[in-house]
Amino acid sequence: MYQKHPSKKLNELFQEKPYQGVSPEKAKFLFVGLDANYAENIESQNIFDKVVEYHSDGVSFWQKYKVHHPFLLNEYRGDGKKYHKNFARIGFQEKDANSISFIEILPFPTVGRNKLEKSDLSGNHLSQINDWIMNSDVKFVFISSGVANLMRKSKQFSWLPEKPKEQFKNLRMYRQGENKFVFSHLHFSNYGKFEKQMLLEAETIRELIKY
DNA sequence: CACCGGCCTATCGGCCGTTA
DNA sequence: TAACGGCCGATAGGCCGGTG
Repeated sequence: MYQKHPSKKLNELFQEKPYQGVSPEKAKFLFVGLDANYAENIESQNIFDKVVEYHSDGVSFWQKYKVHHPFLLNEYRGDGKKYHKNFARIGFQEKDANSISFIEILPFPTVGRNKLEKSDLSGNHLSQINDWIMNSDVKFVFISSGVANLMRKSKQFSWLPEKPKEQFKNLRMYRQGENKFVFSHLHFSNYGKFEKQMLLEAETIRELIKY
């Protein structure tokens, strides 16, 4: 169950580009999330222009505003801030912008707390996701446990094992191909008890940049 | 009747928004 | 501004229905 975001404009942006950052076909790092959560009143916030700008060209946005996502701008208030704050701790820089892509299990924006279930997922979008992960030049894929659970329930990712197979430094790894690594990692909106592990994982992700 | 797998629920540590 | 409670993701254990 989920609640779709009421903003028509925001929905259009997602329909046009069902991803954030660089397009998945061009990416080296692919982060798979549950849903794109926005403050309900995003259209009336001052930074909405910048959100639109970000969705039309995430790479230029990063160069121009020196942050990878509009939620990191001081003016933004609402959900999703912690996620991107933690993501930023990996230490990606502007020069990396054209290698990083975010995709979501749900192909449209949402508000509030969502509890996604199998019936919320669209088969077409899932097979699109499968292509982006497996039939692409993407080198490093990151999947949190909640996302992986849903992916398994959908039965559309037969290559995804029940549990990570091995450890790669601080990251657990689901799958290692010739030129593709699929990692399990902690969701970026974690904190507290899991924060230490999340930082260790971030460290390992940072070390992957040079490959 | 024993076992297995899918699903649900409780629990935990801890952040953060609300309230006064 | 201090205290409280609602809520989060991760995890583990338990319930239930199907199967041999």
